[in-house]
Amino acid sequence: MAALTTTSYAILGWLSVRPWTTYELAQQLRRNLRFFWPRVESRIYQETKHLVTEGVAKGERSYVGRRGHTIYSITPKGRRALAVWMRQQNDRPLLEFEGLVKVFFGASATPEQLLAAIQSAKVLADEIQAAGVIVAREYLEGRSAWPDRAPLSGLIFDFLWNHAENLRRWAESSQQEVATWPTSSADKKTERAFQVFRTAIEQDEKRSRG
Amino acid sequence: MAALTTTSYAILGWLSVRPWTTYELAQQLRRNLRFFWPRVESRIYQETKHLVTEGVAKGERSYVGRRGHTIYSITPKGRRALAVWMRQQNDRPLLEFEGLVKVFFGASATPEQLLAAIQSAKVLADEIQAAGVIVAREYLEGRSAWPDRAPLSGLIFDFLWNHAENLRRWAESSQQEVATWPTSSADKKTERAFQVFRTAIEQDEKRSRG
DNA sequence: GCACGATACTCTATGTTGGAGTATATCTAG
DNA sequence: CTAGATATACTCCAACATAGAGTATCGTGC
Repeated sequence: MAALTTTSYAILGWLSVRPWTTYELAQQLRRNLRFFWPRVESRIYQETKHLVTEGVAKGERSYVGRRGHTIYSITPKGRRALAVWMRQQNDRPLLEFEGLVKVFFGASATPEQLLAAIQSAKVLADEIQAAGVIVAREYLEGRSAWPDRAPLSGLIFDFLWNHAENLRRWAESSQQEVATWPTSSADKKTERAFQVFRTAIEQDEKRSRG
Repeated sequence: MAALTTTSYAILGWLSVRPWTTYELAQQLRRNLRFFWPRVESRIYQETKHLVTEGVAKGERSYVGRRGHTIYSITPKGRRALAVWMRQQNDRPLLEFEGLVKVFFGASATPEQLLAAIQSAKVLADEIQAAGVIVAREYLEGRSAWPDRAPLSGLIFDFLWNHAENLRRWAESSQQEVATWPTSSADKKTERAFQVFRTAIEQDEKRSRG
């Protein structure tokens, strides 16, 4: 019997609110968690079944015409499992950033290719913020489906929005720098990097003193 | 024949510099890419073999006493593959953040549990910046193994350092907020969230106007 | 000479992706 | 009214990936 994963609890969390079909569950996970817990649809279909074998959810089969669907709901054991999870150690946030890998091996790339690699950060930033603006307006204009969730949503929003801001800021400033490289000198390029290093160390020292 | 993945190219990138043993490769990947392309050691051992079957690397077996080791080097086909990769589309950065999932379902958690979930961001921020300070000093004091890499390292450093700054800023401000919740009101908590939403929308509007 | 850390791997269960494949139900435009 | 598009509701598979355990040998410091 495999233990439950964060993906299991992400589904269980939704089931703790009300019963859902897997399709709806996949939709909610996609809409709400995609930027910090992305999982493909087929994984959700697998995992709902797993939740049932673990006894933390139960599925009820019904039909609309000849097409069946399963509505899942949480069991008392599921609620207890969710509470136990909340008490457990948290994994550190995990980042995978192919564009940065290309920058790392940028000696084998052209400046144009570096520009494109960096661009992938901006694309994500735009996506996050486009979604964010919609959510923010829904809350502010009282059109949100769960207005009570505003305080929690605010925390998540704060993280994601500023994550996006960092992605964008970095992308723009890095693209600007790389654009100068074809006509720049090694010294100039190195000096820019040293500037970055110095700023960071100053920040760090200020923090350890303060 | 499975296509090469970013992990393949991450290894190939190292091999484009000089030949390495898998142990050294795993070490370099860990030291240099762990914050934006983390892969377990056993994966590297698997993948070096795969690179050989794909013809992009070759392995030379030798012995120190009775213990063997394999030194991998890149082939001409490997260099071409690396160049092709550089031209290809980039995946968007990917984030997995269990702590945020717990915050999302925070209705089922205690404030202390939320505090702990948020803390996981700070732990990573400290890790990134502790590693960053060492690297920055190495470059600034001329003790770096590859001083020529400074311009590229500067770009990567800039992203990671500020990613860490955002993690820390968010963690501290969110923990401060959550700490008030046991004695706060729903209105106050919602107002804080609305403040976050409004700031974001203003930022967004300023950007689209400017 | 021995303990311990570094080097050099292998193995396995399970999680996960991404894409293809297969239906049926419902909505929308003509 | 009907055809085509879109939404709903799944299944299947190869390959990537993790985490942790397991197994050796080599080199260094005491």
